[in-house]
Amino acid sequence: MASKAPPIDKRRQILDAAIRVFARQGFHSTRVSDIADEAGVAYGLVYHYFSSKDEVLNELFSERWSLLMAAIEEADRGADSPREKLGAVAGFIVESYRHDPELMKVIIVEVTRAANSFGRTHLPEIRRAYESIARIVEEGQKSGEFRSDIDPAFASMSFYGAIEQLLSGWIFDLIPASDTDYEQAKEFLVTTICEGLEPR
Amino acid sequence: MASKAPPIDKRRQILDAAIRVFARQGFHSTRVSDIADEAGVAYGLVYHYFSSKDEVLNELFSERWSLLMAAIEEADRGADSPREKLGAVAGFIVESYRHDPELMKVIIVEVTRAANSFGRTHLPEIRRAYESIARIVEEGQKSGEFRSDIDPAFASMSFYGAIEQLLSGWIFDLIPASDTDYEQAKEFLVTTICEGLEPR
DNA sequence: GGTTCGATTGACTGGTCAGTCAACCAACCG
DNA sequence: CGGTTGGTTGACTGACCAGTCAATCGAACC
Repeated sequence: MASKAPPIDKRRQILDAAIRVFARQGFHSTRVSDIADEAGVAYGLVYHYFSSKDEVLNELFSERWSLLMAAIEEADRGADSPREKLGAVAGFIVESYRHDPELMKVIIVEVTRAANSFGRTHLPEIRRAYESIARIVEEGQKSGEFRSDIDPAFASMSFYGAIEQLLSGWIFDLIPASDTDYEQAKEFLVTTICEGLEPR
Repeated sequence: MASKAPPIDKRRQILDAAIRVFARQGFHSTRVSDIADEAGVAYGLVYHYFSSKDEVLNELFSERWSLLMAAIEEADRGADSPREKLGAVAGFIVESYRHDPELMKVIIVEVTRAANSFGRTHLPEIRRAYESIARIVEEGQKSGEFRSDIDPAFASMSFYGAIEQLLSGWIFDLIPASDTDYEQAKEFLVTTICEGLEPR
């Protein structure tokens, strides 16, 4: 079917340009022409590959979120203890940010934390991630490795909320972001949720 | 000076209408005429009291955020243990949501979690809240009531992130929201951050 | 009953942009 | 070559809406 792929994938080029522009200016204040310019492509071509400006963001989100979902499931299958599983989830998200901060900024700022406007469409997908994390907690409770007097759904929200807040802190320069900070963050996230602030 | 206050405060009327409309449609998709209609007031009057649509949201945010800051400081002075202090902070925010969910929805969705577009202006104010919470944690560490191997700034982000994520869950119907849920949430928030998920 | 002045009205304008579309081009094919 | 197909171009349009402003209202005061 796709016997003749163009030498450069313009569609990809547009998506990558969109990441940069959305990250820089935010979704609402980027014009479609900004994306086209950044991609070095004619205005109309954006509409050849995508039906609307929204769909560009949709695509970026879906691409990334499916990876996250896969990572959570992988963590659930791969690791032994629930603590390790949570660690793997936190690790994956932190690494995602380290690897492509602009994309993660767009995902979080424009979709995940914009549940009122854009994120609304994706609420079911987002919810699924919370549920997967809750399932990990629940199993931990059944095996006795986690206490049973905290609602798993609640724990899941706390855990995910903490992660996202951290990323937001990095995104907006509220907390330092270096390689060691990333490593520490992964550890802290797990320690905090599992052991709490009070000494044992 | 203000010897003759109009029988009904139109300015307040506009602000209250804005809360409802912003909560319903989101800031970006509400027209100034929507606010005027909801307030039962002429279009132009909005501009008599506010210099722009942005300023309406500004005002709503500032009103509320200053209360939050006061509550945090009050908690810091009032309570004895750092645990109680965190409990008071969580309690205040949860109560704020219970008392006026629409306003809190607007604050969180349109400002706090919209750090890229609108919230950018208010980042310094928002940051101040994180810092106050971090200070509570720090004192707890000094007194030995909290462990010292977790960065206070990090703990603060985790705690606040968890709270906000919870509210988001209520706002978007991801988790149940009843009076008992609110009460439980306050407790869970403190227990989770202080004791962690693992049994003691 | 006239004057003043702030509150109130809503029609209008200017600018912005998402999305359309007709034309252009280049590769391949018969 | 002439023709077909699909990627590519960018000028144009229609809708939308924030913010302006000149006109009106009405209370208080002389």
